Amino acid sequence: MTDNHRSRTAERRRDAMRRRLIESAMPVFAEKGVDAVVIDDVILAAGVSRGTFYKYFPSTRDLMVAISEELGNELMSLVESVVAPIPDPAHRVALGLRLFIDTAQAFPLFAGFARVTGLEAAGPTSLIYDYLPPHLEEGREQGQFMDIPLAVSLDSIAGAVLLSVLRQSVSAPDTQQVEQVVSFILRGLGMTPDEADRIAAMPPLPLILPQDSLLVRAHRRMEMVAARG
Amino acid sequence: MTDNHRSRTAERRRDAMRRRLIESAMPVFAEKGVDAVVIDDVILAAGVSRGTFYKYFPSTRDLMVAISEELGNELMSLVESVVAPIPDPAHRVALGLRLFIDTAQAFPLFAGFARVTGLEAAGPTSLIYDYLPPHLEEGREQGQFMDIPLAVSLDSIAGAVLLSVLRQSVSAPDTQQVEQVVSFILRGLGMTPDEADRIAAMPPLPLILPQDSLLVRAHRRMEMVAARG
Amino acid sequence: MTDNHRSRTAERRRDAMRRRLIESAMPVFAEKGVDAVVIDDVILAAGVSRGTFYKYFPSTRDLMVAISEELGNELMSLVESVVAPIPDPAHRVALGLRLFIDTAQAFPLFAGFARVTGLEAAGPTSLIYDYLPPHLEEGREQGQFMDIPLAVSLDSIAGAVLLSVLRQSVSAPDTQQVEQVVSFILRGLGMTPDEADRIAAMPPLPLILPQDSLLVRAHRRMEMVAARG
Amino acid sequence: MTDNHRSRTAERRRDAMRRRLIESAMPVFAEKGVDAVVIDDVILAAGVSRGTFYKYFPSTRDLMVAISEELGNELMSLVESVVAPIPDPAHRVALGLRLFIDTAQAFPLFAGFARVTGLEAAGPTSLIYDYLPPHLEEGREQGQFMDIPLAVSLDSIAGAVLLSVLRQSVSAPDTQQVEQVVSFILRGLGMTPDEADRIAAMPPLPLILPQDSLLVRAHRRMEMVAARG
DNA sequence: GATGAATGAGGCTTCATTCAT
DNA sequence: CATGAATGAAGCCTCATTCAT
Repeated sequence: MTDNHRSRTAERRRDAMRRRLIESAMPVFAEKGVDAVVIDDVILAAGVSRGTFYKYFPSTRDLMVAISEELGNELMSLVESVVAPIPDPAHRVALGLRLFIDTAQAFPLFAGFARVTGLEAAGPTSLIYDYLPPHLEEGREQGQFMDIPLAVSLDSIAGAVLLSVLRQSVSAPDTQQVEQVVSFILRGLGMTPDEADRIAAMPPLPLILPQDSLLVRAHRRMEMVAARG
Repeated sequence: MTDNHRSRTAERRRDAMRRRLIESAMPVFAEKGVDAVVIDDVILAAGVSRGTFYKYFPSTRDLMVAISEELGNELMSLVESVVAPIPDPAHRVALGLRLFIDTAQAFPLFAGFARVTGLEAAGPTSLIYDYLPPHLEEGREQGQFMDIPLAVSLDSIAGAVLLSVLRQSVSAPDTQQVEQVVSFILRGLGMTPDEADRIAAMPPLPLILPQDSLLVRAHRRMEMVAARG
Repeated sequence: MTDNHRSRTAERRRDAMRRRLIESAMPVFAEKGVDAVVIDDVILAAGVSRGTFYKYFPSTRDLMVAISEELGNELMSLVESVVAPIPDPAHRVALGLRLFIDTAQAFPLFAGFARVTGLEAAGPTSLIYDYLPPHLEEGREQGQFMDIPLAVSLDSIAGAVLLSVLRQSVSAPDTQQVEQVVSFILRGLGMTPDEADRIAAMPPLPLILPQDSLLVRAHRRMEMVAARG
Repeated sequence: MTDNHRSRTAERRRDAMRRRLIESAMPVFAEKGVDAVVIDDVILAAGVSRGTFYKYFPSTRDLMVAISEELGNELMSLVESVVAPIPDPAHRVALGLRLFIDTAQAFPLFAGFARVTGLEAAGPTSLIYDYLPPHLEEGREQGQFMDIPLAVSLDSIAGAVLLSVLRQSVSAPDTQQVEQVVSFILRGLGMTPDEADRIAAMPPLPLILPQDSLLVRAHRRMEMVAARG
């Protein structure tokens, strides 16, 4: 019982340290770019020692990958839980993409991270490749989407979304444009311009990020630093 | 006259050295990735001294930018010269994109370079932003394309093309897919699925790269090294 | 009485832990070399925590010294107890050296440890300096050995034995050679070649290492690890 | 011609830097011990930059090996050239060993280096293994030495000489002892005590180290530093 | 009393940049 | 004018040691 308690305590501490590194490193990556981040940046941001960093991650790149995964999983399940109840596949896809792009708008941290992560395999954009296929398939079965190779749809959608997110990260957010990109995608998938516009313009359900989500915590932490520094 | 001749000779030598650095560095970037290339790699590949390198470029990143520009300009004017005579804007755009993607397929060097350059501002993909607007505008005037914000069209097209090119660089080339991507884009621009498919499937004019183009010379140089090494 | 018992138990536990560290560290030193061994190696091999290690030894080098001493004392008393009854000093010296070298042959662990310990003051070779003098003196008194400075005899003998042991640790053991080395030493001490050869070739008494000797236990432990790993 | 001259100049400079590193590092190794020397010690002693060190040696251990080899070769050829004219093999061997040990006495630097190099394969002692065999063989042919395995002779001689040199490096030099060690060795090789003593006691030819020998230069450099520091 | 997470000094290595030849 | 030896700042990584649990 004592041992059990002790080891559980230890594990909780380990988890806390891991989260701390991840949360505090995310703004660093978003600002400096993946390849410019050095270990000193990370340990300074997290307020830990060099040795501690190496206990948890073998390199800054591994930390970046961990952040990507964590972020991807988090967003994926959040978006999924919001859009899952929507019966219409096209509407579901449209809303999912909008939520994704809107989140990028709301959290420059996310857009920045996506930008520097760029085309890395594990980048947060890649969640599109994991999340979309069943919805596209369902839309095709119901005759809303044309029958095109999955790779083509995914590349086209991911590319359009990625560049759109990047644009949001440099210029002022523009709801119009987001709707238009989604509409472009729906047309590309085979819908008529009218349908596409109508569905892309439907009022979005709000995406509520929990207070202890990585994105929120990293955002808060960044603002704390900004306020102090 | 003597001075004139001397300086002209000097200038020709400078140009030759510059080309030599650019041509021999391109495969290096394509293989190692932008951030992994160090000056030693470049001067080894070009067979010049450290000092000489600095005479021409202040850093490897500047060299990378120079390659991007050279490559972009070269492809841009080649593609333009091929498609310019085509009277129909939609056909012109479709063929231009296909030529672009096909070239990436034919020259893994190009796809590799695009991949490592990634989303860098000066990447070769960016030429799409320079080259497409007038054609899109003309298509819109003739009622082939819908009236959507330029930024939306360009992001969507560039994103789809970029990811498509990257896919080519890792998996086997697939003509089917290229046509489908172009068709997706044409639909996104507002064409009906039938028109889009028909235009995307039209037989492409061949793109003839001159023997002294950067891409061809770099390719040859790379193969020479591979054969020797 | 209770206190007495408690403290005796504690002491027994302390001794057990000390032996455990020593036994499990010996193969580590033999394999990696004195200066390459880090605390992690030791605590991994012994299966104890960092803190525990520091309870017993202030550094790996101290542990190495402890092993040397333990090993030296153990061998010294074993060899002494075997050769003590031999009335003839020359025979006694010859047999003692042969037992020493033979043990090194039989236990690569010993040769390995001697090799990495090298010329460190506390190396196991040094036991020669402690053990030989009275026997050499007795031999001199009986006219078997010449009257040479002790330092000269000891250096020459220790040097020859040391290099001989090291040779055994890298090439196949060779009984012939061991006898020849001992014969060389006896001649160096002043015996005639005939006498030297005769004495060096006398059948050795066997050296029985007790099952709980450091060398045997370390050897077993090492084989257990090798079998598992 | 110009290129030829330039490259020859460059090569001379490279050689000079290599010598500088070797000469200035030797005292450092002799004092601190092989495993204690860090790159900072070396570059401080040589007055060069970190980067320069790495241009010439991949690690301090490699530098140590280079010193060993250089020193071994130098002494080997010097001793050989002095003893080569001696017609009698036993005398030749005896004098060679004495010159070797005497040099160690005269240059604490040498003894110190030998001590820390210890039993490393490439240590300066190893030159005995290269240099002695033909002389031993010749002595055996002429009936001066017994017929014993080469490995046995070499190990015994090298061991005795090595420990003798180390003794010199810690206690006051003692000509008597040197002669006695050589005499011990000659007896071990099969000579009678009388012959052995006579030959070992013969007046030694002097060994003149050239002013630009590694040992002399390193010695001077060390004294310069000592005088300044 | 044992544990192992955290620390940070200390050493290693690379590589952009300069400059004498 | 080209060369490449030399530089040293800037990163990386390990590991002995401490100490809260």
